[in-house]
Amino acid sequence: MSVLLPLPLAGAYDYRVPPEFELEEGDYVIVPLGRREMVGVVWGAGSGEFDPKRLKNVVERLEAPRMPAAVRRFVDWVAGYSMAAPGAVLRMAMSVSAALEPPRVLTGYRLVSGAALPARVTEARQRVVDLLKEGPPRLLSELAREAGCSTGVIKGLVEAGAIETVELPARMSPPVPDWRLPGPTLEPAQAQAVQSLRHAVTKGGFSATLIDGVTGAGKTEVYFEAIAAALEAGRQVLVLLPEIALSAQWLGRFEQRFGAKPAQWHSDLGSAERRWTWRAVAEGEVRLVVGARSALFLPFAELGLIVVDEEHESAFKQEDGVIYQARDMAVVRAHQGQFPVLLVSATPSLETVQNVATARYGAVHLPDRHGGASLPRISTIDLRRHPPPRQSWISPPLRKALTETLAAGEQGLLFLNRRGYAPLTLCRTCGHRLQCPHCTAWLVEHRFRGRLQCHHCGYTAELPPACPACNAVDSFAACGPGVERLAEEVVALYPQARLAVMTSDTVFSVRGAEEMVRRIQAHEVDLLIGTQIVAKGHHFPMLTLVGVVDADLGLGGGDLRAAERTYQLLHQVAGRAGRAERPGQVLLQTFDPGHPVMQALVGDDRDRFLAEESQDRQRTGMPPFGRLAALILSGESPEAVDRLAREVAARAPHLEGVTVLGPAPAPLALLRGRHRRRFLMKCRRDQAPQPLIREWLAPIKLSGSLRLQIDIDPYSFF
DNA sequence: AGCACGCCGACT
DNA sequence: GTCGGCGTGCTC
Repeated sequence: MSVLLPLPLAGAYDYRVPPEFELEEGDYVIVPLGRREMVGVVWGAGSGEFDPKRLKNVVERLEAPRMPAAVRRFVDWVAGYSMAAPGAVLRMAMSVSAALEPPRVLTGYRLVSGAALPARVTEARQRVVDLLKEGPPRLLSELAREAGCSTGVIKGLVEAGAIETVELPARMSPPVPDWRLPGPTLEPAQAQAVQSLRHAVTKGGFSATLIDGVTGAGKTEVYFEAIAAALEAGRQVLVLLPEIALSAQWLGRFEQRFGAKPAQWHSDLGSAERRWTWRAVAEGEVRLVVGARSALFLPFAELGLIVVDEEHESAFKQEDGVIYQARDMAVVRAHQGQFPVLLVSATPSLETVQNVATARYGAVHLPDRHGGASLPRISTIDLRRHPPPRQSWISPPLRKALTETLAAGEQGLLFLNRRGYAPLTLCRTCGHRLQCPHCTAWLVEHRFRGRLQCHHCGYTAELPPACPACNAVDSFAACGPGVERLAEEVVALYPQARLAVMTSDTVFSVRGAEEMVRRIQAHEVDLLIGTQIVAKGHHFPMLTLVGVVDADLGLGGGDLRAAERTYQLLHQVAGRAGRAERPGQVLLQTFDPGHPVMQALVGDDRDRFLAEESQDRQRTGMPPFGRLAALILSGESPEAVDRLAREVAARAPHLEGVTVLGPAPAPLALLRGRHRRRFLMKCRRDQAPQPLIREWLAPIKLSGSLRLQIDIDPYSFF
């Protein structure tokens, strides 16, 4: 039989099956490979292409629910579409090989009931005891981590007779979301949407539906009812969120509706939890998972609904390893499994809007429940007419609005999507620019941490005492604003105001983010400065002014989705203002108030913006009206990369309706020490790029450190 | 992805 | 003379 291994090999390998095994497709097996043994999945009957005399025997069949046919089919499809090795995709679907081992016996720790505490109760000991009073018996390492002490403290308590060990059940049963709990009272529009979605779920069969409505229109409540219907029908449910780590609020809402926390799946899950979750999904014990894009590859046997929340978010695009768009793959998974998928957004992607326009997808539109009253007034500030003073970034009109907001005892937010102090530092004497040694990128000064940082590869360095080029001392000049520099300006303008800066440098953890949100909600902060992490749906009732410091920031560069993305981001940021009884105000500082993005925001005319954007894309044959694929060649030697690029260029296909651009230095021509060149292939919608690329690259041999990466439907143009 | 083989510099 | 650096290539 053929066995697919979780390795980037060209395909499945054939193995002989000893007569005592009865294997079926989807079974997990251990097979020899070279001189080691690995877990793989029985993928089909043998291909017969490999010399039968050289076949090795399958070693063992593992006791685990076999990988469902729907998942295997999906793995093959994703591999074919993304042009990745099937084994590389399989690896995502069995990311925890340990989950296949028989469950280990685990030792839990719990309080000895009725036992007196030891004479010496240290602070650490007290924390441990308190934790055990609250919760169930826990693993040693877990308990130590939660209590913030070493395992020694717990062992000490065992010694003292206050804690005993128990054998934990092999797996704890997961809390089950209860769809019987009463749902909320719905507005008529919501109720109507719920009815049609419930019907789609119970009827089964594929459908894709956009749930479209502004923040506050009740999209989540609506899809929660669809989830309830799927759970009621005995199906499993997957909810994909763009950044699970920032969605404590979502988890709270879920628990409120379904009386239990959902199972989670994301990259920074502990290994034990990963293993447990994976296994529980495979065994059907977990009925609902909320997760990041990789959760798509979990071994659901009874999946009956996928919800993609914030479907427009580019975080759904996986950019390394197997490159795929999770939102699009979710639609494929639903199609293959014949069940509904819901795409949810206040600012849907053009791809989705187009699919709705051509009736491939359905749509439900939810009107704003507050009759539009909660929408902030958005206006532009023309920076040509109202320039900020030299070396500052807040224009007089924005400053006036800020002053008024603070005087009224309300909160303001300044949005600037740029971390650090300044995006560029240069030498006033010789013009030398501080640059990353591994990337084509400036080093960004971070004064908080007192270091220079490359935002592309993580390189950091001290700010040199003198210019590395001309040795001039005290000659560095910061160019342009980052949030830290903006904070400096705000402190100078409003020394009394309580200021908070929220960026990925100041908020590292879920807990940190929650604490920051709490402080803002408790009005312990008057003025908030933030990058895009503040854009995510938190509700700040006292926040009535949003100032976008540089609304044009995302519009530069050759990114085909620049306008769309800027619109989505600024719309989301604008939504932070005035969501309670207080009307909000949003001011966009821009050099181009006439830009369609600014016009759409000011006029609250999303549909016209999308229509114009759509016409543009249609005219230029860009997605969703055409298809793109990017080839990125990279290597340590620029000469070798250029040589390869010339060879690739020489073999580029010449076909009606197919354009190949390149080779061009990729916008980050040097990234992490690798030189990069890129090709962009544009096809008509009815022409799949994959077969063309396969044929094109078949004769190309790679040697040395040279890499050739294929990105179907590229999003990032870096 | 591993793990071998293989071909050139610093050691006993 | 060997130990070992990691470049290249194979694994049913």
